[in-house]
Amino acid sequence: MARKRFDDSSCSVARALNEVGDWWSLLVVLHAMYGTRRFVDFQQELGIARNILCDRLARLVDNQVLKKVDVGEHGSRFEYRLTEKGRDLFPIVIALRQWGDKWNPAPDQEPLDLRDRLTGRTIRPMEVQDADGKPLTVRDVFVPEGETATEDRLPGNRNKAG
Amino acid sequence: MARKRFDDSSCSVARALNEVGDWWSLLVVLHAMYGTRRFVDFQQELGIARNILCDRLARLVDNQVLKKVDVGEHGSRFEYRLTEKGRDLFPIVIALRQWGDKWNPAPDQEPLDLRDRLTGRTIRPMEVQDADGKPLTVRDVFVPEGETATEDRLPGNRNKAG
DNA sequence: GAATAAGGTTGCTTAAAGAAACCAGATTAG
DNA sequence: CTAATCTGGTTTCTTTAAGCAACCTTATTC
Repeated sequence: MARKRFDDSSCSVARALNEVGDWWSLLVVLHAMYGTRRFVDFQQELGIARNILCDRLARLVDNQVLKKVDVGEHGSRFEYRLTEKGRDLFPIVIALRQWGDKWNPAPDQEPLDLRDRLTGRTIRPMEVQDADGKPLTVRDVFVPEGETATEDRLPGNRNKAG
Repeated sequence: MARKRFDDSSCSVARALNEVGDWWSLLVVLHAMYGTRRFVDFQQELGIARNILCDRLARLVDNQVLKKVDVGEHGSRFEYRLTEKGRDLFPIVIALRQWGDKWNPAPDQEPLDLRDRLTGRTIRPMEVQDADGKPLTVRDVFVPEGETATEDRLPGNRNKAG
């Protein structure tokens, strides 16, 4: 497969994808948000090959998305917990989930109804917002100095792989 | 590689990742948002192998994230444009970008400064919000009926690969 | 009318994903 | 106190996809 790595890329999206942009990493993070913490539980819930899970967990720990915590008195019992960096993937996971629910709804499953614990009210759809909270589309937006946005565009750097 | 597909998965995150969860697809979408529309431009900007680009574009068209438009009078000149479904990935791309800027800032690059065209003001960080726009973390949130949220958890279905 | 550009396709090589077996240290069951 | 089991892996092998480069066809340009 010879997958490319973009550690050096000047594009932050490429750098983000480098850490959580493969098939399994984000699903591992998702399940960590669901509460999963143990190797075997990830393995069973995800149906992932054990060697691949090892690799993904190690990489997520390396990238400080998860931390490996030794529970159990004499070692040999570990938990993988989200770090702040990992928890900060929450908006991405939710945005993905809402996108999936909206555009590929499962016939037998109602969409995610996630609620605020305090008020009990449903969360709102993720959206890009201006400073006042007004929703913005890709067409409403531009990058200062020089480049300007036109229809369906979002100007950014034009470097390779970014 | 024998990558798994999750078309049948009951998890909408897995279904979303099925469409845009590989290395290249989301970068293609990102560049489409940057304004790229032509095969050769994607190829050069991304540095992607041409057969892989073919495959990804075809899949994105199949999944109705992009549409292939025949421009040029006698055929043989095409553009790939975002559909509404594709444009709807905007929050995901921005969330990824902000996460990358926050946690893996490039030393030589200032973070994305995306602005509202009308007001000229910088967009706000993506966040999960309650109905009133109050920001919520993974700990502030629960799923109704039965399951409840505890620290670092986000309850959801416990199905395989979900 | 030859050269170049656009948009691919084909064939080969390399590397990663998947499956299953194996393994060692801790815990529990009998 | 020994055997079975659980946990968290590692190893080996096979399959499949990514990367590369060459090639190909249909416009358009020179």
